[in-house]
Amino acid sequence: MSPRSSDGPSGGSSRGSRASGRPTLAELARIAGVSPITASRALRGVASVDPDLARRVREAAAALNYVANPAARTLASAHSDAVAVLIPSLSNLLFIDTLEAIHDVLMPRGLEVLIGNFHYSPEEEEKLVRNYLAYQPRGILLTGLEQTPATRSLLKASGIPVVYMMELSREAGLHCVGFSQEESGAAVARHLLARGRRHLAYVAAQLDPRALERGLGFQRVLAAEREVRPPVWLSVPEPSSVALGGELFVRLLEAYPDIDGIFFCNDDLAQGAIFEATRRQVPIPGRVAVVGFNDLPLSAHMAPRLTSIRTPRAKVGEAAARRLVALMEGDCRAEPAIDLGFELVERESS
Amino acid sequence: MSPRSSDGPSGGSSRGSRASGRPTLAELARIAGVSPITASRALRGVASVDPDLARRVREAAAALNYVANPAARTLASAHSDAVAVLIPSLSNLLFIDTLEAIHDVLMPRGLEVLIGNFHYSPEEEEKLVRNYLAYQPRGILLTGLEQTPATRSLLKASGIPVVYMMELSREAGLHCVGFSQEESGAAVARHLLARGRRHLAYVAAQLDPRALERGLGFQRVLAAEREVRPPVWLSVPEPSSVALGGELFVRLLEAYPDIDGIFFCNDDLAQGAIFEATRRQVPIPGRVAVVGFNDLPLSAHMAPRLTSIRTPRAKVGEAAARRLVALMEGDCRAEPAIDLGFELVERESS
DNA sequence: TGCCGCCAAGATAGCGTTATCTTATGCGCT
DNA sequence: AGCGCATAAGATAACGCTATCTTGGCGGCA
Repeated sequence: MSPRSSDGPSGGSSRGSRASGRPTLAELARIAGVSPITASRALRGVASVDPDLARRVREAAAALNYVANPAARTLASAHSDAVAVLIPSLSNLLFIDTLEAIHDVLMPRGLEVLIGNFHYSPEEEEKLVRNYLAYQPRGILLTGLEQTPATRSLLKASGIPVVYMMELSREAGLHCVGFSQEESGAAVARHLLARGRRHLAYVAAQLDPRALERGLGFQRVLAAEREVRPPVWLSVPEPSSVALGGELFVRLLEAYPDIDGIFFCNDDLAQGAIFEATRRQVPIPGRVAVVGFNDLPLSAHMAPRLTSIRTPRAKVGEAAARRLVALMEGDCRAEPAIDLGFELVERESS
Repeated sequence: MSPRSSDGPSGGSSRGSRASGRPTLAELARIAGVSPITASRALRGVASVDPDLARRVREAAAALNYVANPAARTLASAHSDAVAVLIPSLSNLLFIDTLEAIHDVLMPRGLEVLIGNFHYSPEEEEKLVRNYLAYQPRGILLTGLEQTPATRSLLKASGIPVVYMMELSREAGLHCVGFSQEESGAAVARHLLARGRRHLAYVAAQLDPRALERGLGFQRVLAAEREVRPPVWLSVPEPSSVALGGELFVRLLEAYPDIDGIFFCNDDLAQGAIFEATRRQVPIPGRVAVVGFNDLPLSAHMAPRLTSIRTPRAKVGEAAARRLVALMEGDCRAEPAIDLGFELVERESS
């Protein structure tokens, strides 16, 4: 017998008197009149349990408001019901839309969503991956393809399904859901050229890998045109904001008075530029055309309405989560890369 | 001995061959040359461990990239390192700011943040609380004061610290961080009266408890004025959006042509109204004054700039998280209610 | 010099589940 | 009618950590 603890009147074990007060599987099983393992099987719906017993277990569970202890479950089964999602920023509306879609897919399936913010730093991402791996998640969703080698090998070693969001990889077997950032930049360039613009600029704040890709796509198309000079490239390290967009707009036009078309790396900057232009009575698109990226809700309502690239950010979250679920269930026949495309929404600002 | 498993060459136990590949505390302890329990104590910094042993343990942990298994830790200690945060909506920018501030306080302390979205439904909130309680969190952050009785008693029975955000309760001992929604509505009313407006309206979408409070505060102040009639109250069930704000603005002015001041329950609606007014050449504030709520980043940049109530949403998150940490550490001498106030930012739209 | 108390380190036994093995039960087949 | 096999339920032993109890060693005091 245990060296301590004669079974007291309360039947308590030696260990802190079950402070939680929640029923255990053993109690549930006793009430349902079955063994704990049968109760466990019944609740999980695994293996074949007599339908009558299963019903009794479910009824007892409902009566007791029984909820399994996830820690015990994870420890015993060597995997949790969590999915880790790493995003580079919480303050960027863009990722919130994605996050919400992910939630909507995963939570109804009883999966917990662990959110990590790596602030655009691959090193921080690595640290987060290391930590989340300790939770033995069922799957991981990552944003972008800029992982450190250590992150990649950690993930590979873990054997846990991973889906990459927002970019498309040419690497074989990498499950990714997104669209071509490079192509979207190219599309903007073609649009501005078609509108007769010849002196173009790319403006970005806190250049992340995807914004860079877009800028490169923009550049590529312009480089192919004989009578068009390469775009002015203005990029600052501060975080993006509406106010900053206005500032950069002014700074750019002062430095390069002949600019007649600007591609901002996101809508926040572009909106700020339009507000500032309105204030200074710079005609848009008369004097200069403005194009944003993301198509935030407000962009369609401004004056002038903002031309932008509509990104499928909610769809990315949904498709990535669905793919992850499929992988978790061992169902991975589908094409690894899912290209959700983008749409250039032409409005008054260009 | 165990009925199965002669200790094989790999030293493996019978159970699935340690698929995770991560080192256990026992391995770490062996390498550091101490007992597992000493390693555990050294890493947690509890009890007194010889500094030399502690150093050896830490070095071994670093060398192995050891990360403790949270499930085992939770199971053994009867509490996790998680904090549950329940918010009514993920798509509302407002709560994102709060959430980010919470993250910034809790994650550096090694606390995991579990996010639950209860979609403004107390029943769903109850379900989430029940589920999250199973995780044995160290603390819980709730939004608003509209819990079901069952939720309240679950929380009380759990003994886990709870902090309520966004509203102030007069209930004794309830830790809450926020500001007076009712007062903020009253402040808007006083502002519009001071500007000479006499025919006022309150416009809301998807009226949540806090928006209702604001409307009531608005009403209260107007009711106290002899020569002012009660405000027109326009409230629709659809979710709030910029486009809806424009629609409601038009609908309101058509039905009540003498309205000269509108308090929108949030900035999204107010922004939509201003855009629509600009489009229809309705002078603002000449024809009608517009006031929003939340002071979203864009409101300061529009034309006309939007008068709004600046809410301390990030500060609420930060203060609530800090208070929760204090409670978790048994330090609860402070005043339970923290009023962070609000600020009426007067701009061109009123 | 001997006894006691105190403190650091270790031994032990779970925490509440589930994986695995074992046992009982029944059924088809020869 | 007997045998083996499939199936369902239970017994057992972990999962990896920490709470608790136990032990050993040391210093202080009489």
